[in-house]
Amino acid sequence: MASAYGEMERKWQKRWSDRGLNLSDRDESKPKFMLIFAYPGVTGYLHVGHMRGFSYVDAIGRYKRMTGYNVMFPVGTHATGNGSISLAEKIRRRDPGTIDYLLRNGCPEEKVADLTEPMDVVRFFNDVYVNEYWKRFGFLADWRRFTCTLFPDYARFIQWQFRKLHDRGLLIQKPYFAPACPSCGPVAVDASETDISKGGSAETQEYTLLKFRHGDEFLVAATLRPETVYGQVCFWVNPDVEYVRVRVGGETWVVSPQAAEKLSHQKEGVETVGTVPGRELIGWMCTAPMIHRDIPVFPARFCDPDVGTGLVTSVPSDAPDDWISLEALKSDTAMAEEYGLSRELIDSVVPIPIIDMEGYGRFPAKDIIDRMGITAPGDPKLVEAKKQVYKDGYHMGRMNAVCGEYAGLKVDIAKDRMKQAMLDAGEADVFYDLTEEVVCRCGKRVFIRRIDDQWFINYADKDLTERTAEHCRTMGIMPSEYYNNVQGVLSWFRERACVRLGNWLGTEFPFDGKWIIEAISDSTLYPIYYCISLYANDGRIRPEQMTESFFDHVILGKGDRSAVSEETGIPEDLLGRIADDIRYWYPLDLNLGGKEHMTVHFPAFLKNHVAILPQEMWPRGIMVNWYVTGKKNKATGKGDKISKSKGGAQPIPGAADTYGVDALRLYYAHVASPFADVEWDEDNVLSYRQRLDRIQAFVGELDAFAEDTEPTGIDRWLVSRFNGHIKTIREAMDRFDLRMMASTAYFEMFNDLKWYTRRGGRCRSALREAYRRWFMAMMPVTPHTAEELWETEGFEGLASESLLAEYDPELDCPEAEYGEDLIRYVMSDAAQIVKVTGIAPKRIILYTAPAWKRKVVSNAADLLGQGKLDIPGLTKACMADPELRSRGKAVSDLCRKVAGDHMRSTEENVRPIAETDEFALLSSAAGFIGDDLSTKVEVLDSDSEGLYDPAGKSKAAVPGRPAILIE
RNA sequence: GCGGGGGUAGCCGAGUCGGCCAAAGGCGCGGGACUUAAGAUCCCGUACUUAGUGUUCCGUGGGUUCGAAUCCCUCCCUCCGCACCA
Repeated sequence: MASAYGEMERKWQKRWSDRGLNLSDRDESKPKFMLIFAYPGVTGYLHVGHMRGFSYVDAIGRYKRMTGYNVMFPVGTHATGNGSISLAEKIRRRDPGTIDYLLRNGCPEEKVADLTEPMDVVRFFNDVYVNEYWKRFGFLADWRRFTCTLFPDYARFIQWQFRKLHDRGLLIQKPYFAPACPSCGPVAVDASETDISKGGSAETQEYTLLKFRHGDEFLVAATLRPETVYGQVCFWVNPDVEYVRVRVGGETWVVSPQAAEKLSHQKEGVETVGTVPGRELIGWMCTAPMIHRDIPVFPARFCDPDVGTGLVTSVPSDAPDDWISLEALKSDTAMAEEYGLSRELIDSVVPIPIIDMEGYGRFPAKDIIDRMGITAPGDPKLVEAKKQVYKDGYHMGRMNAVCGEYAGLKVDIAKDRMKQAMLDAGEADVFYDLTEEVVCRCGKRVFIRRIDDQWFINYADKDLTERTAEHCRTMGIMPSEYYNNVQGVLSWFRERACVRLGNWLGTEFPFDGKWIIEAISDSTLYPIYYCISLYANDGRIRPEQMTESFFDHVILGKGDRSAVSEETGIPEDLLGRIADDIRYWYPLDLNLGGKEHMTVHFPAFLKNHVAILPQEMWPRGIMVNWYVTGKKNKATGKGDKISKSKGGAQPIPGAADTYGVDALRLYYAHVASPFADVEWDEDNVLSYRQRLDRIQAFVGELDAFAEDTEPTGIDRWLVSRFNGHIKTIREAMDRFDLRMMASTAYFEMFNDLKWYTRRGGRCRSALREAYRRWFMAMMPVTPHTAEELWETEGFEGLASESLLAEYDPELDCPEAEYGEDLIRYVMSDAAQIVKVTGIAPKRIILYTAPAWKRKVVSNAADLLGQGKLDIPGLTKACMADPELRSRGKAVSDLCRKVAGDHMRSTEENVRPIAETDEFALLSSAAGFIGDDLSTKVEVLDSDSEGLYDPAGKSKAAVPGRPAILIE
């Protein structure tokens, strides 16, 4: 059964490929549409969640194709970085987890042994992505244009891009502090832990180093709260730590050995010149920065030599650790004696309140300690206490009167100013550290290292930002929340380090070969390269021919063609052809990417286009898609990664075999708005599979009893409905609203056909018209199924190659649609009465409204046509009619009701209510309605002579709402 | 903290420039048809109430309005981003 889908799918994929439907070549006679999904990083196997966005792109491309566009849908992969290096490395040393992972995902065992070189890994996965994912899903992508960021020709393009950025003055150099491994160079510290083996959640923190003078040397403390210096009363040293003396810029600093090593990566000429036991420092007096008071050095074991400098300035008023440690020291006479500290000295140290904030007293640290019930140093709750009091102080606090010129300032402002003042005075320095231990893949500890000549792309450039922001207002950006938000993102986007050192795969930086262009910076302008990759891939141009003047010429239209041809050896007509291609295909009409791209890729993508290309080549559209997540974790309430145990992690080809790719594609398109995460749920996928199966089976059943009859009312209804659906679908797809489109094609249209058959419809020609529209409507999302149906029903050619029917106002038949609505309405009402009363009906009588009531509704429609329906107006109009006037109050009552009901309706909607011959309609449907309700139905005209009306129901009859008597 | 998104019936999810909204659609569930039976499929129903009605209702509490899921304010809860990670 599994392979049945696969066989059918491959059959159609071959047909499409044989017809070259996926190929995109310039055709000036057609409008073009170019779209991509942001190419995925080559990080290993993908899971079913990744196919969501990819499938959207194929569906949109297919829709565009069937509405007359020449579509280019190219694909590629992003392999820059060290992912494949570390994967190859793990395979080389036969890491069991990695091997198991490969085999589990269907990597042939004999292949595993070959994947020991990074580029082999990249090539392997490029092949997997293209063949096992994208082709398997039936994408009509132009495979000839495939490119990868590690291809030599791609590198030439990236180098050109950087030359242009340089020309525009957007490349700048300045010092930078980055996590780096001493032997592997810079590493990425993030949750994915691509580069590292430990510490993915670590953050880089900026500390202020405070220098406390003691004689001709300095005790150096690191703090995150430089604004609290006015509250310093003593200084903590861990008596058990052997500190070191280091020479830094002509000064001698005392810090922990770990800190000395970290400093050596961030400062020039850091040299260890001796050691000093912490115990020895205790009892010293040192001069605090900013306040220039002498404060004593006390022992405290909470000083971790691996955090900051291992030395801590003590601000008991605002630091819970400091408060509790000082309390402990004051009450511990044994400790004082051990370190030879006099009672007077200890007692002389008194906390100084420095920050006022709501919800706290003079000493916030004490308050939080009391509140949390902390009684001794070393309590694990101190971590939380510290966080809370820091946070509150930073956002709500104000410096009080003791803080000199900073008194009255808000803490967040005072912090920057005081830090700057101390830096200017040489009393402080800056220092970067990671919040937790980070270990490189190679096993070495990662430190923050200063890089002096780091290159940045200056995305903060004001002119660039403004022009980009302005352009974004003209773009189609979805969802609309992002359309608005992108403005903020663009101005928030700052200089970005664009090159890195170390063992990385990527393009060599054109201005200094020691640098490799990093992963984000080489994936911003690339869509335009798909216009060129075609010619690089088929060998017509070689990488070395892709010079600066080549790109300048074909992309920017610069230079003399014959001169460029001369220089590059590329024939003039080929240069012309490439230039024409670019002019034809660009700009990019749609770039679709996951939500992770909103703050990084998309702004960079936009700004690079604006910076380098002329305005007419700037992108036209962006669409963001959300994720398919694993089942919600009950404990955390969060969606976990799709995991193997839940089924979602099964390899993509496996899922395709099980459900068929069309079921998956339909699932992605319909299960939720693209702008919301969905939980992966196999039952959902299965229900879409069943729906497709049902649709196919249903078409077969219809064929069995279709007849060559003349079209009747119900046929007009079907044609009208499907014509309307085409309109809905076209409008939806013009907004890329796949969900609305799928809702219409797989639910509405299907339900209509079911209703059609229930009502006795069986006209072959009407069905054929409906089919043509229906199968085309299914083509973008479930192309294989659509083709299958298309062929079965004997339509010409391929559905994927055909044009979608136009919406034709001539085919609209509001009367027919209203008539069916009325029948359904009557059935539902009658059924409800039966249910409510609980009587088993022997007979149901429907009374249609008398002619005079129709006249009232007709008058209402007239008034709506004139755009002014209201109760007095309608009453007046009706009273002008002598026949109506003669009915007096009954008419005015009805006018009130009718006007009230339809005041906000339209003439087109109300007109059929007045004009439908309810008696004829319901009489013809009486048998059908009766069958449905398992009883006999009679229709009586309220106007008829000698009307049978024992319950007096007929007077309740109103146009659009026949009275019902159940006996 | 800053910035952004949300809280709708058993569940998922439409709807949000105020009114035909008791609130689409799907799933689930209940009933019926079909069937030897199960499954699938097809109909109908699925807040409470009721001869087709009425009542309550769209996180909480207020407000504006003839009228609010939709507008304003309070509060609670929740998710996402805050960077060199694509």
